[in-house]
Amino acid sequence: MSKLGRPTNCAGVDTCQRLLIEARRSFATEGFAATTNKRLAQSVGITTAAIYHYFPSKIDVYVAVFSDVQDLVCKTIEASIRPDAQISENISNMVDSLALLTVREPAVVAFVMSVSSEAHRHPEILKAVLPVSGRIGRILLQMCEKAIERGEVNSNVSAQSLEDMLTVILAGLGRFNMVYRDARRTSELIKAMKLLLVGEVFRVSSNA
Amino acid sequence: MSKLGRPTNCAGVDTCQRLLIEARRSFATEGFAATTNKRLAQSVGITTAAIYHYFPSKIDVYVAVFSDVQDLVCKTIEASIRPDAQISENISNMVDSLALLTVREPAVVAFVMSVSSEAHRHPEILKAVLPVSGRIGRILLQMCEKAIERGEVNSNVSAQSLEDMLTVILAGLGRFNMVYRDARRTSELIKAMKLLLVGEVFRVSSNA
Amino acid sequence: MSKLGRPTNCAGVDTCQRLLIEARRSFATEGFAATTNKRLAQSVGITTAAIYHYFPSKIDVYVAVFSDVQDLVCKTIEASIRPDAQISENISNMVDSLALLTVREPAVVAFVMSVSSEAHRHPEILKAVLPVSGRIGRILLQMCEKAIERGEVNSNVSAQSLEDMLTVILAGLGRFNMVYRDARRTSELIKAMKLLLVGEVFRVSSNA
Amino acid sequence: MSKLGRPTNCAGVDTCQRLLIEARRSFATEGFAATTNKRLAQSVGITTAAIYHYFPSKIDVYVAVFSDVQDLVCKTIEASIRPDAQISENISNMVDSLALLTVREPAVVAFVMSVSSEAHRHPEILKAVLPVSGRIGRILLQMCEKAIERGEVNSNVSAQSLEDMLTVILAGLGRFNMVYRDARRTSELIKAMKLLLVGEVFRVSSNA
DNA sequence: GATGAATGAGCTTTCATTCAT
DNA sequence: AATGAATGAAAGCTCATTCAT
Repeated sequence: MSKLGRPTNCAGVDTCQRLLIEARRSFATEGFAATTNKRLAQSVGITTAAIYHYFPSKIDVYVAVFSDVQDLVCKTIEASIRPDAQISENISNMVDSLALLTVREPAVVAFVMSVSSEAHRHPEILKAVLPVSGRIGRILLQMCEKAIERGEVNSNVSAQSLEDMLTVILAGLGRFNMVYRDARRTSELIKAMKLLLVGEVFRVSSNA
Repeated sequence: MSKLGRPTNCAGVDTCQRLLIEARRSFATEGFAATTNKRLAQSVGITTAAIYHYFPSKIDVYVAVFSDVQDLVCKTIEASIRPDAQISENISNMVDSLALLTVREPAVVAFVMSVSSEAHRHPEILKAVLPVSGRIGRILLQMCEKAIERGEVNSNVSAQSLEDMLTVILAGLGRFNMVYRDARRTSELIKAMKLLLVGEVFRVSSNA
Repeated sequence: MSKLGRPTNCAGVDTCQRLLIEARRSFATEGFAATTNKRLAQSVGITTAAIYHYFPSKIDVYVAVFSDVQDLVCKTIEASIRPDAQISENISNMVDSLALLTVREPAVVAFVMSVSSEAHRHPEILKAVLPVSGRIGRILLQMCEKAIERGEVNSNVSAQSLEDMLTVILAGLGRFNMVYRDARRTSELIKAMKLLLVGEVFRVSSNA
Repeated sequence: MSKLGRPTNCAGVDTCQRLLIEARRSFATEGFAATTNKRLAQSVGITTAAIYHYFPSKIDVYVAVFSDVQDLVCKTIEASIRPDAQISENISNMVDSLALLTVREPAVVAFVMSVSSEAHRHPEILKAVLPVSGRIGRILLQMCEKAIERGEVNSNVSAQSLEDMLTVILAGLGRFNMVYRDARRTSELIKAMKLLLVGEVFRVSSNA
């Protein structure tokens, strides 16, 4: 339906930027369907018709936001890991970075969390988002493969499973942060999760 | 003036049940907003007006579904844990039970996963659902407290954090199951998650 | 569409009566359109379907109420006037009687006041009510004609105009009672109206 | 996907005015409830959605009409009375002006007459209309008070009662004009009413 | 005598979108 | 670059009415 991403030559750059920021926030918190052009326009201080000056349709606004957000998250993740570091250390840093991002840019994380269900609900989103999605997964998978090569991981666990495990934990944490917005509780939780990763949470009784 | 009114053939009793089942499925997969009375009615084989014979509003249909689903999930969880068993064993069983439930009744799990965001999006849902929610959390918390009393848990981890950790893992798994509907991948993932719980995934090198 | 008036052989006489009373009240205060079968039935303690046991349609309920009410008002008016009394005395008594009726049976007067506009709004009501309406007018006209015969009235005023004048005053008073439900204010007003009838309100200055 | 949106030919500016005129007429003759957005829009030559471009809800259309109409009636009344004239003369002129208005703008008078019952039927109308209502009453009351100061009125009649009396007569006349749309009959009636005001209708026999 | 289940029509309102200016 | 006026479609909901039981 469109050239992906932000329109290249938008003169009112400022307006366009504000539109994207507001759309990100609204798509993330209200959802795609509940985000109406009217409210979006009002928040930015323009009319609904003006939106169509920048994007050919509501879907295209969504896709543009998606590109921005994916970029940001990928960069955050990439900046938090070192190829030559141990995976447990990398995971620990990733969790911290993403937790920080959740605090600084709640809309970004919330948006990412919502993409999969929105894509399922609105086929046009799926179609538009599919070709550019999966970047985050690829980063994680690469990291897992390296760790396995280096023998840092139980050999019964495949790279795929390991990546899935990370996905589960990161997604679970993301969801948690959005549902309970409680900094102290979150930081305690993260401490516990790190203990879990190094196997120091449960003391299995010897007679088990 | 003459063809209106009740049709000659109308099944009768279980319409309400079919309505609830169909609503559960649709609320879970399409979301509250995208579930229209019309499609709902068509799926059940009635008209939109007939819905209002059973429920005073769309929100009330949602709340009724919520009650049913919460009941089912709570019973499933409760049936999978034994008060006197070790927590690691209980968690393991819970994960299996919920994975099974996801396969047998995908709509139930999907619905539960979606409640929090729907509640955030639609204040009326929040208002209606709040007073009866939190049952699952209480069950988990109780289990965690018992485990701590028995000394099965690292003393640096509070009951609250432990419960949050379980929430994160279960929610993450639930989400995973919904996004990637792949039985083999899921079963491998669950195996890996169980290894994680007993601290046997990562081999932290001693020189770290 | 129907045999006018109350159905002759309604077994649940009690229910039917309560239905008519409640309908009178609701038609009068809420209006025909805003009076729904559902609320009507609820007020009487039956289901909407049961209404159709007594009356073939909503319009027929209205017509039945109309018959009852017209009867009551006509009897009240007739009881308040004496053929051989002076018209000014008769008017005075009529005003008092109707004021009393307004207090005792507000719904009756309110209903009468609303008939004309309802008839205009709903052609079916007009059609059903027209043939039996006009009774009140005929009573007033007769009274006016007698007064003129007896020379009690300024000869520049026709019987028709006199009747219209009475209609205006009675309707205006009825409306007033319904809008401002204030007994003291009403009784003062009626006193003033009686003074008006005998020409003792305004003192026209002689130099006019 | 392509024929939607604004049509090529659309008149533009005065749509709102035409909407208000048509709404006034329909609210007055059909009533608020019976005036549907659809018919209203059709009369004006637009779609129902376009109404919401000008007013946020049906109630707001009503309130806008009310403002307009109240203005017009107040101006008409004020233009027909002179502060220094005798009250009987002012009343006479008022009656004539309003009768003329009824002929020229039947919808205006009909609307005014209906406001009180509509307000009673629809609480939202009451809430919206209350703060700006009562202007007409204040004008009448002021006139009555002045007349009493000047000694033009029987001292047994309070200003309030006098105002109520005028209200009754004017409302009764307004109603009459709407029910029987008959110019000749109305003009005769008005003549008779004027005689009534100067006490020249009934000849009370001295031996009574 | 009365109910429960159901209907078709219609209501107010919202939405994404269009297009002349 | 942006607006105001307008649209077709569709949503949630209500209503008078029907009919088997």
